[in-house]
Amino acid sequence: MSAVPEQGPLRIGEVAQLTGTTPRTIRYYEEIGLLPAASGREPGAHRIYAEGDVERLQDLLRLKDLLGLSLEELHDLISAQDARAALREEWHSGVEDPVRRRQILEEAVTHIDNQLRLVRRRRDEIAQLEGELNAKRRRNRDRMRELQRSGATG
Amino acid sequence: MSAVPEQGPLRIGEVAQLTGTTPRTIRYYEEIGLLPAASGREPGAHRIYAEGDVERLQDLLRLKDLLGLSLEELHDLISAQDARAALREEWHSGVEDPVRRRQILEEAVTHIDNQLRLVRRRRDEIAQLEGELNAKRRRNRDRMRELQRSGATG
DNA sequence: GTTCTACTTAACGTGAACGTCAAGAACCCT
DNA sequence: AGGGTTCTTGACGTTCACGTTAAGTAGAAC
Repeated sequence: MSAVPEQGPLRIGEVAQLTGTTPRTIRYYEEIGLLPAASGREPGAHRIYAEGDVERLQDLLRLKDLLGLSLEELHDLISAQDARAALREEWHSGVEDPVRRRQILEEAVTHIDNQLRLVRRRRDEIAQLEGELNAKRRRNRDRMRELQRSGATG
Repeated sequence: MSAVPEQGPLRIGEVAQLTGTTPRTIRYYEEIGLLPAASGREPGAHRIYAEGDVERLQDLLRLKDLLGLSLEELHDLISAQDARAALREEWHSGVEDPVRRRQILEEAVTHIDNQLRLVRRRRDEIAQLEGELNAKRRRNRDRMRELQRSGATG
């Protein structure tokens, strides 16, 4: 089904490589509550991750980078990271109540919409900047052509 | 001609307000060579700025923010800030040699193209992210509709 | 010419986001 | 079961991008 090789359980170093970060960063994110702290882990035991964790971390890093968010802002944005994880859990464990399922989906959509708002704003800001740079470029090229023209006569 | 009120010579505090930064930041940028250090200034004398300086600073801040550049990267990007200032100077002081003028313009265009490359890349990354978020959103909405449908029969 | 405010330099301080040891324990392999 | 690699926690260090404070000066306003 999936094109990426499912590697099953991963350790922190592999996750770091896959996401282009470092173990320290991952631990730090967990420390500040940006990443969940697998609840059943014995103290001193290795952290273990699944493919899904990698994707979520990649999403986080991308949001942080592309939106220029601080870790705190990022935390606010994806807030209820734990709550959301719980929701996903609840969803996948197959709650039967369709009303509840609908609630979960609505939460998720709201959440996505929050991100979309920020992304669209950024998109517009970038577009604005691009437009101005293109204008500058055109002005200069016009001047160059002007030079060419007046120079050709002399 | 211009819609903005030409205020003539500005002091650091005003420039800071106009650009939404602080005097400290402006001095810091000057310190690290990101902003030019008006050469004829007596030690201890106030820094003075023109409207053009404000715009250039705004451009810098925008590039930094929207592209997520460090001050060093920003420095590299607009490198030869001094050189460029000199070019502008030379241009406005009315050098006659059209070949020289053309050189100056070509430099400027190259420079703008460098910025455009980065901006476009960013634009694409943002677009990619936006696309994925929209896809996620659609998936969830589909699931909600699915719920609706199956729920309406029970 | 004083007065008041915004500026000057210099220096030290700060928060964010990790980096970098060190000592030891967990895991994988054979 | 032993050995090598990778991890664990804890603590301290570092870099970036300024903030803050202090002591004094410049410049605008009266």
